This record gives sequence, C-alpha cells and structure tokens, in this order.
Amino acid sequence: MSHNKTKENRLVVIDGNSLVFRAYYAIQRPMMTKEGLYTHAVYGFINILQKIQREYMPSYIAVAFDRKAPTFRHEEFKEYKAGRPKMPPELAMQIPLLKEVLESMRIKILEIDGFEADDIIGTLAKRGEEEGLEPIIITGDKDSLQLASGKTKVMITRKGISEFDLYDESAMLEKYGFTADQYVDFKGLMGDASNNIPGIPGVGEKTAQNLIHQFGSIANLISNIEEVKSEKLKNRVEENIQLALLSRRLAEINTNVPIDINFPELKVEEPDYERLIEIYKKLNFNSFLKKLSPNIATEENQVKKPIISINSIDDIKQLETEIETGNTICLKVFSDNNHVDVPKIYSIAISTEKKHYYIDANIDGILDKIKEIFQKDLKIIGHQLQLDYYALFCNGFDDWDPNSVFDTAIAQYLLQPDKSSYDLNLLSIEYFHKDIKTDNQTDNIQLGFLNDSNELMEYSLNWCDAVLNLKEILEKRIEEEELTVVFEEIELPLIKVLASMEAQGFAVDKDELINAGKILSEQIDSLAKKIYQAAGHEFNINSPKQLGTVLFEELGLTAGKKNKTGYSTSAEVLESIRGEHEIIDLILEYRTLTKLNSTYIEGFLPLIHKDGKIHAHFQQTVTATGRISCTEPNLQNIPIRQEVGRNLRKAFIPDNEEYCLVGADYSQIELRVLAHMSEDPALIEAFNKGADIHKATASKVFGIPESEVTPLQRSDAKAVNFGVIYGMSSFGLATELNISRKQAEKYINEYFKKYTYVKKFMDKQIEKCKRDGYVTTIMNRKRPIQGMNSSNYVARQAAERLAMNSPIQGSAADIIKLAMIRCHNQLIEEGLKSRLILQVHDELIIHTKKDELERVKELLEENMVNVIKLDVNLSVDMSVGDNRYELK
DNA sequence: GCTATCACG
DNA sequence: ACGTACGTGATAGCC
Repeated sequence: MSHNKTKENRLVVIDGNSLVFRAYYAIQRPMMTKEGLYTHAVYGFINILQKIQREYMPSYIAVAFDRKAPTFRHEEFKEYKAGRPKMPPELAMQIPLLKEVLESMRIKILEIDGFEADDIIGTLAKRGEEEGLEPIIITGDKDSLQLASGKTKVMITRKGISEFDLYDESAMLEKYGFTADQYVDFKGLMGDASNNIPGIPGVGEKTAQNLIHQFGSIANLISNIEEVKSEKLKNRVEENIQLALLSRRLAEINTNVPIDINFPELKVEEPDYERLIEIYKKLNFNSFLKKLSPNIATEENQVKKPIISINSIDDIKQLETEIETGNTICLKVFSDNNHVDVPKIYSIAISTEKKHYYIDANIDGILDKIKEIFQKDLKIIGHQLQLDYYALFCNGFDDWDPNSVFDTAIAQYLLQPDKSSYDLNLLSIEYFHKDIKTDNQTDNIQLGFLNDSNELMEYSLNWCDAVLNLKEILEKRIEEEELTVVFEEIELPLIKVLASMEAQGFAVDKDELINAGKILSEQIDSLAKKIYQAAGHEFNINSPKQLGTVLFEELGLTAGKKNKTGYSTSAEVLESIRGEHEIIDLILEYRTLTKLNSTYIEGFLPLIHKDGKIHAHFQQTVTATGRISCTEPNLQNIPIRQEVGRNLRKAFIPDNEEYCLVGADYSQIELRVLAHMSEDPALIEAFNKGADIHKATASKVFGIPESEVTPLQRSDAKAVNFGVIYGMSSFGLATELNISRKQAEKYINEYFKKYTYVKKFMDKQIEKCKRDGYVTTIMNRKRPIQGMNSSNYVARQAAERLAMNSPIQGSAADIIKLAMIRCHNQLIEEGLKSRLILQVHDELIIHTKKDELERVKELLEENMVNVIKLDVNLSVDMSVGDNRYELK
C-alpha cells in the first residue's frame, strides 16, 4: 500500500451490503474452505476494495452496513421492503467474515440501528463535503444517485463487479435529464419495486421522467396539476398525491443520521498484518496472502544454512564425507523436464541436516558420484519427487530405488485431495507466509534462465527449507488423519512406478499415425464440401455458434436444448434430429473425424520423443477421488468405442520385435467394490457365482428369470448399474435411457428393493459425509465434500452424489494402485525385462518380452487378483497382441 | 481465460 | 418449481 501517493482529500465510502451482495452473485463458482465456510462474496469484495484502493488511492475510507433493526422507513410505512427474499444463508454467513477482514485492514465499519447504510453514506458524504473532502460513494444500488453532487461522485457497479459507472452532477443530467436532487422526486412518482415503495400506480420510469422534466419536482407538480395534458394521468396523480409524497420520503436518503464521525479515524492505515494473515489463512485466500508476503518477509530472522556450491568433481568429497548411511536428505533436481528428448539435468540440490549443497550437474562424471552417494540407503524428502525421479531415471539412475521417501506434495494431496494446485510456492505462502521465489522468473525453470546460477542456488535453498519445514507439519497431520497406510503403502511406493512408466514410454508407429492423418484429412475435406453444399454456403463447422445459426435459423431444424451461449449443437441434440436433414449425419461424421485428427494425430505427433516413443506424464496429485491422471498427451482416452477411432490403437506398438503387449483388465471392479463395501448379499452372490452382472441386475429389476433377459433389457440394466455407481437420480437415468422419469424411478425402486444393502450403503455415505465432512475408501483415503448441507437443493444433491460415488471410485483406484506396485516390484525382483507402461483406471498394459510372456501373465493375474481380500473375488481379463488394437 | 464439445474409465 | 448422472484432458472458438 503506497501511502505517500494517496489523494489527500479523497474519501471513499462503500455500501457494504450492496457490494457484498453483488460480489456474491458475480462469482459464478462458489468458493469454500475445507471447514465448509463459503468465501466467494468476501473474496469478490476484497478484490473490488483493492481495485478501488489502487485506482483511487483514497486517504479516507469507510464501509457502511445495514442493521437488522427496523428503520424509520418501516415506522412510516409498514410494507417497506416487504416481500424481499431473505438473504441466502451462504451469503449471510460471510458478512461476519467480511467484517473481520475489514477490521484487520483497519478500515472503519459504520452501522447504526434504525438507519440504512445509504443514510450513513449520505451523512458521511455531506459532512465530508463540509470538511472539504471529495467523497466517492461505491455501491451496487442506484438509490444513491441522489447523493451525486458537484463534489460527491457515485460509482455504481456494472457487469457484475469488475466495472463501474461513475456519476457526478453532469453525468446525471446526461443520463436522466435532471439533477441528483430531483432523483428522489422521480422515485416518488415511479416507486421502487425492489424496496416495495409504491409510487403512483400506473406511472413507470418513462412517465415519471417526463413529469420531472416538465415540473421539476412533486411539489411543483401539485401546484401546477392543471398543466398535465392527459386527463387520465392528471386524475391518477391527484388521487395518489399522498402516496407519491410518502414514496418520496421513503426514497429520500437521510443525511443527518445521529452517528459519531471522526474523520481522522477513517484515515487509511497499514493493516494489522498478524490478524489479516490469520483470517486470510482461515479463508484459504492464498493469492491475497501472497500479495502480503513482501510486507511480512522481514518478520522472520532465521539463520540460513550454509550453502556449499559444488563446481568441480573434487568438491563433491565434502558431501561424500558428510553423508552417512541412513541419513535423511532433501532432494531437488533442476532439469528442463523435457519429454520429447532426454531431460537435461542442470543442477541438483541436496540439503542435509547441517548444510545445503548445490551441485552443478554439468561436471564430468558428477552424476556417477551422486549415484554412488545415493547407494547409502538414504531417506529422501522432496516435493513432487516423481519429477526428480524421471530426470534421474533418464540419466542413468534407472536402477536407483531408495526405500524410504517422503513427498510433501503427496502428503498435502492426501490431506486435501480437492486442491487445485500443490505448487510448493503456494504451500509455502499458505503455511509460512513466505515467497520462496527470488524473482518472477523462477516460476519457469527453463534452460535460458538457468544461466543465472546464483539465483537458482538461492531458490534451491528456499525450496529445500520449505520442503523440510512442510514435512514436519504434514507428517503429523497424516498420522492424525489416519492416512499413514494409504500414504506409505500406496502413494509413496507408487512414485517410482509412475516415474518408471513415464521413463519407459509407449512406442508409436509414427508413419502409421501420419498415414492415418492423411486419410482423415481427405475424408474431412470431402465432408466439409458436402456440408457447405447442404448449407448453401461456407462457414466454420467447428464453431458451435456458426453451426447453430446454420442449422436452427437458416435451415430451420428443431432446436433442442439450449446452453448459456445459444443453441446446443452437441451430438445428443443432433442425433435426435437426424431424420430432419441430410446435413446432420455429415456433421456428426465430420465431428468424429476432426476430433480424431486434431486430438490424436495432430496432437500426438509433436509429443513423440526422439526415441520414437510417447512419454506421457502420469500425475498423482490431480483427482479428488484418488485416480491417477495422464497428460501430454492423455493416453487414458485413446478411442475404442467406435471402429474409426479404435483403429488408431494400431499405432501403439512394442519397442521392437522381441516384445509384445499384454493388457490386463479388472472385470467390473467398481461394482465388485460396491458389493464388498455394502456387504449386499444379493450382489455378492451374483459375483461369486460368476454371473453376468448386467443380466443378473436385469433379471432383478424386470422380475424375470435370467434366461429370459433380452439384449435390450440387459443394456438397460447396464445403465442402471452405472447409475448406482454414480449416485443415481431418476432424472439422470431417464435421460440416459430416454425413458420417462417415472419409469426410471420404478427401475431404481426395484433395484433398491432387490439390493437393499446397497441402498443402506448409499444412505450411510451421505449420513457420514454430513457428519464428518468427508467420505473414505477401503484404504481410508479421504475425500472431503462441500455443500452437503447447502440450502440449494441442486447443490446438495450434487454433493450427495459425490458422497456416494467417491468411496467406490476411490477404492477401485486404491486397489489398482496397489496392484501396480506389486507387479512392478515383482517384475524387477525376478530380473525380468518386461515393464508396466500404462494404466487406464481398471486396466494395466505391460510391455512384455516375448520369452517372459507366460510368467508375466501369471504374475499379473496373481498380483491383481490377490492384491486385497474382499468379500467378492476380483477377476482379471487378459489379452496379448502386437499392438494396442489387438488387446480386447 | 472461459465455454462447448467429445475422447476415455 | 427447481434441474443433475461420477472422474478426467485436449482442442477449437471467442472475448
């Protein structure tokens, strides 16, 4: 905050209620803390406040609030503001939080029983003018326009909260054709629906405006009533004179509120940083904390570890002598994190208990030395260690396997799996209010920047300090939250498995891919021509907006669902109007082919490594349920459902002729997990007798013997089974099956009548989540869920579905992760060359040496099936092929 | 940077 | 009366 630059006489007065209301509705996606506090209105308010402070630099600032007590207006007119909907609780709960923030900023809050914020603001503006100040009123409410004057300006929010319209005397004249003083008379005539101010019945904005233009005020209108031309209007005004005067009094802001105003108290001051940090932390406002950090950086006066810079092969001896077997180190490898070439390691930081070593990785033979040191059975602490592993694995450390690691990113992920980022700098700010970056560039560790070795050395020390400090905190929290098992038995051992998969990569037949691309492009061109012909002109088929115009306006086809921006042109909508015009089939085909070409051909080609393989990145800290995610590219969504797309799988091949691919899929893992967790006897029995589960469900839902189930009934039952996993709603099932809601409801009722324990299980998840705020998996992985008690029905239902689905999806994720670890370790233990190269949620792909094939199949089956003991058997389908297409 | 769409489990 | 199926990532268009 720059005090030296403030405008000396400027007084900003904010209508707190009005602005927080705007902020609440302007932010589309509600924000909430892990404790369930809604925060978006506060967040939006602070943003506006900071914008105002930046742009107007006031010397004085105050925020006025309404009180709950009735005001003089209610005394005059009982119906004042009657029928106004109550403030939603999600907003009401944020008002005290906002006040706490304002107090921490040392911004004066003004409120008084019997008066509205408007009156306080009016009084303050008037007194401010008398003191020679320049008042600026900030509000979302047009009522305050009457306060605009030669000195006082009124700013009204526009388009949500980000923009304002500024009104002064001349702007009023321009917009309304009368002055701010006359605004009250104007309101008296037309009334105000939102405050339930009556006005003259039948007089709206236009008529009121005209009357004010002609007569200037209500008083003048009364004295010259004969001049009103329209007989009807004249009668109306005469009959309702008292109502107009009452309305005028209600609309008029009182500028003489009995409130103590002491301008020096309103002076802008430095915030109470300690208190502000506390409240920002409570609200999870990390971005605001970050902005504070330069102001508080001086508070800590910690002693820094000595940095040892290692610039020659001889220097490393210091490290060799200091490190003993079993020591704990913090590790950070700086590399270009490159997946299309061997990642280049620039430097390696190793923090021991006493010293911080910063090693130039370009020194000849230095990596071998480090590898030697790493043989001392060290305990490794890091943040997103998978990245460090990957760089090392690709640079000769492929057989390195530390048996004790701690990853602070993963620890934080388990504690809060729905966080959007586990960026160390953000965590450092959140936990320690300290920015670990030495400048802006360190965000982006690119080779060009790495020239400045000193900067990076400093950064590496801050990095390791933050990781080590975080570890102390998170280690305890993991234990308190009983996450030790999932942390130590699943997530930590998985790091090296994922890094290995990543380093291994998936070979692709580039020529095959290019060729497929050529064929697709030709087909796309010819389809486009046909589409233009059918439409009568060229347009951008990829633009849903243009497509919507062509289909629903020019061709007059039946528009289905709408979305925010206009007509929906989704496949679902198009399918339903297939018969109406030949263009529809062409467009659907065009969509399919362009999707394949742009995502899987054009998208993949630039990601092919120099070694001819794709090294996708597997991320362990992304999904809220515990699944892993795959990026650059996403190999978990290669087409399979349609033959055109499925053909692309032919391009995914083994490294060479000595190898083949083995695919191992868990059969119905989520339904099996559900059977186990719910302990439902009917579901367990169905699985244990090896039934076709969709057929079994069909038989139960439709009340017929399994032998009589038709393929259509089986497919409907399949949708029901999916629905159960997703936290089924009758609406969802109805849309999926294209049946009535009633019919869907019947299916669901039948299902739960037959699988009563499943119903109990679902109810229990909701109940538990309402009580604890989270649900858990078989391995006690937790997923916190917000909004279980939301007053909004839709939000609450959505939260309940998450509570039902997450334990199932998450437990399945636990199981396959455990299986991956077992399989990977056993392949290595047995000295086999075969390796895990891909996981697709319920499927593992193993790059298999042909002479190891039989052993690999056995090993997969054993480990996947026996990885955990459930009340139902796990079952695995296995297939072998020379490319991914052949794995069915 | 957001929205719509569509690929997978 | 409301308006939803669960979990992801990539692309193109548009502001």
